[in-house]
Amino acid sequence: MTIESFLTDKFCKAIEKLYLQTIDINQIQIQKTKKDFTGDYTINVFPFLKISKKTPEQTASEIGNFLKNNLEEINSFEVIKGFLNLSFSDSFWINELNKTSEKTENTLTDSKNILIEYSSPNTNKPLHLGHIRNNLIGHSLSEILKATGNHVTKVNLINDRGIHICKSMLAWQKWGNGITPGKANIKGDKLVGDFYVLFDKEYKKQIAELLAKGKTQEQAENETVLILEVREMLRKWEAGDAEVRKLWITMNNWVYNGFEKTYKILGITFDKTHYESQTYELGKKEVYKGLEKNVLIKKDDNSICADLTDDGLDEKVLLRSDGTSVYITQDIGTAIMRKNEFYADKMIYVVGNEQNYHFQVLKLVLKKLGYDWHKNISHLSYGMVELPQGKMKSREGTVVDADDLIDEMFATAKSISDELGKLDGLSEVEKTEIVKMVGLGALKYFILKVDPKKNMLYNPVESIDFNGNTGPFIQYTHARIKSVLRKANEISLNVPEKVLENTEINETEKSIIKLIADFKNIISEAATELNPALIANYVYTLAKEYNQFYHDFSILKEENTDKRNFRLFLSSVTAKRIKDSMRLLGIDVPERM
RNA sequence: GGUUCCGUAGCUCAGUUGGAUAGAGCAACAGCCUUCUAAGCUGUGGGCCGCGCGUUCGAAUCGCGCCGGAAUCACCA
Repeated sequence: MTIESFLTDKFCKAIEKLYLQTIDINQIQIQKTKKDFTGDYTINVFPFLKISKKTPEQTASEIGNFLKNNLEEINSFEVIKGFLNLSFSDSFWINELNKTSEKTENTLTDSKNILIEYSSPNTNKPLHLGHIRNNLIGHSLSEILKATGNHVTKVNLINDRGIHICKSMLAWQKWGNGITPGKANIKGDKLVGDFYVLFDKEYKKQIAELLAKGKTQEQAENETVLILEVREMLRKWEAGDAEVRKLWITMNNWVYNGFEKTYKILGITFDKTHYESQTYELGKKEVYKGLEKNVLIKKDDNSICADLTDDGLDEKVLLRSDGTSVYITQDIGTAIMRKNEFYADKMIYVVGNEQNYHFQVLKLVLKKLGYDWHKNISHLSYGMVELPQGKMKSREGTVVDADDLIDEMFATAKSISDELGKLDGLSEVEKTEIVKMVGLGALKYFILKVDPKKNMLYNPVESIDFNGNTGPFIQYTHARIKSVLRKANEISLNVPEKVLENTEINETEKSIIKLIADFKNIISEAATELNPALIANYVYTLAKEYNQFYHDFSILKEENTDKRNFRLFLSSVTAKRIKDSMRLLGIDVPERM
């Protein structure tokens, strides 16, 4: 039971006793008391004045007195206007801290079968900062949902077919001279991406030529040699042409090898990988079935559409007039395949907010096709990462490349470490490990601390900070605590498993305990809201509070044994909380830094 | 133009089931290392919470209308 529900219950009973009336527990607003006031929890008595028929102050005082007299946990209270500020006893809080040693600490409640899709790259270009955000959110959410007891399956859906991939392939055929990632000594995704850009460059040239000959923009775009060739290539691909398929497999594998390296360094993993090329045919079948059931319509030009006008949307094409599939066709197939394969209670798609409309349509189409479970699909629509000059555009070269950014983080972490001399005396292997941990910590925290739903800004000139509200700050706090605990061990001071309830504690220590006791609430909130930023904000607050404590009070030199034991225990639990929180964000914490 | 989302300190972000005096970090300035890691701690300045009207005892938070920005409205993915 949480402290809040405990208080709600007692408050209800107090009202019943005092005013002989029952109330709806939803009327009770409990919140943590603000820092400027004395108290731990605050209850607003305004809603109950009609029942008490007294002033706010009188009502709050009466209830406060009742609670204080009837609950040993409550020590004192203060009334300011309609606010009843309740203070719990120190021993209550120490007891809360002691509970962290108990096994029941990790009791989990949810047990849904959740499938989460994230990453979902195209195989025609390397990963950039936007993909990093996607991957980090997906990974973190998976961890958070697991932490609340769910069974989670992490799935990557690779967009491995379509005209955009043919563009890279065609460019390679024409101008590649048989180059491979090995010969060029670059990552495969980079090489393929270069050819994609090259195609676009040459394509634009040809458009310009046609425009000069007096064609309209639309004509020019559709009549260049390149676009005709690439469409022919796509047609061959769909027809299973051996040569095209072979090149397709080769180039896609180059890309996968490149992605693999980036995923590995970021610590991103999947339980299952799906490929669009393997699901679009199932999607097609479903569309035909829908046509037979008369829930879809066939237009005069033979294209098949869903009429969504009743839901306030337009008609949506599901199969082209030539019978080939569009993007949403495979998503229909994929969803159905997943539902059948994983018996998912819930399917979460971590996909950018630019696809909000797509998911609205997808759900409605599945509904039309008779799949009741369409309501178990949720689109975690995350915001774009923008640059000071606006959106990243791969064709204009304004993308922040994932690998480059990661390397930059490592370099910065290294130069700061060298400058501070913090890692002197460690082996090169250890140094490298810590530098990578800190560099990644900075990057991951920078991204995850922002509400996923919101667009965020990355300024390459300012880059990512290592001081203040940052990953390294939190990692540093962990390393600091570990350092104290090592020193304690050296002088044979053991961290106790529990501490005495009557130990005298100060306000800073109490604040830390309150944060520690709040951990579970935060995790379940993050799980329901699908929001890792809540964990990030939590762990930052905890680290900040601990640093103040660390600065203001001595641990090892405290002469009172009970206090010293308490502080050692508090430090140890804080380190554990920091580590656990950061793990939920996919961030490792070092023992020293 | 329709739909959806966003607008909080110079900058990046918290805070929203309506509650007390709106918080952090960065940047600026001023302090704190003979004492457990200064990637730290303390302090100063900085705000018509986009604008207006409404609902309410009470609005950054809810409603309506403006203004500004983004995404989307493809037989692209």
